[in-house]
Amino acid sequence: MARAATTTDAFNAVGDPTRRAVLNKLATGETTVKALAEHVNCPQSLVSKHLKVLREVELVRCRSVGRTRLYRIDRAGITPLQTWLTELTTAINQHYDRLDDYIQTLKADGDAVRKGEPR
Amino acid sequence: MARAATTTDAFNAVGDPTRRAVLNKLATGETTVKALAEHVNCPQSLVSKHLKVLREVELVRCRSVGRTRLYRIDRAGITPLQTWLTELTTAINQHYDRLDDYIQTLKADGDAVRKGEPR
DNA sequence: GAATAATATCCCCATATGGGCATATGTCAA
DNA sequence: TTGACATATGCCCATATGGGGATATTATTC
Repeated sequence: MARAATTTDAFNAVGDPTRRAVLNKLATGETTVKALAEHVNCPQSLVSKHLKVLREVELVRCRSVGRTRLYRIDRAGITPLQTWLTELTTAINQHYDRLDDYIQTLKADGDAVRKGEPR
Repeated sequence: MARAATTTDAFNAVGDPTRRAVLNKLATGETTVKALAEHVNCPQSLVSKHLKVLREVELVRCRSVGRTRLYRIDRAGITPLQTWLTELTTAINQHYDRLDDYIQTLKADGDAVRKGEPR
């Protein structure tokens, strides 16, 4: 075995900074590949690749207009992300106390100092 | 250049399915490495590595108890994820019409049928 | 049809990294 | 001190994949 193939889910797709930048740009409206490339400041061919990944994960969609392709956000693909995050935080709030974080921080600091651990 | 090093941000950390599983489990409370390994069904050594990644990104924290280590969620690390997602969807809602998705779907389907494209 | 523009692909490279395995490190109990 | 248990690390491998450059593909215009 080796590194697992992960580019098949939205979470991994969003893991790449460049792709997040692309999404941020697209969030402001339909855009051209060229425009995206300029905005993200990287070669067009690379942007096309990132767009392909985003398409496969359905975070993005596109339509042809002349010899141009207008890319846009596909809301459907974003839902899973929101859902997971929401459920995660819900579970957390349900199982962790409010003061927990604060207490843990103090505790961790104290321990670190006492034992000379790096923080 | 080559593949960019990305394991330095929470987004990438969450990109891995196993790590998400670990987070899901931890969301229900402090847990032992061993327990996590059993829950996620993968070797302890691997879980330790994933935990290390999650720690570096501050999605997780731990404290020693005897010869055991209790891992817990670190809420602070989750905030960036929520923030980005929220801002993204906010921007989208601000720039995309409600009917857009529906219209685009119809359009895409029609075009595909017309041109014999795969969908 | 030829030339040009916009994208997508293909090929190649470098490396990050998920996973497996053995071992080191640390802690507690007898 | 020795032994057992819990974790973390180091080493190695296989591969996914980000990035670069050139080329194929498709559409537009003259």
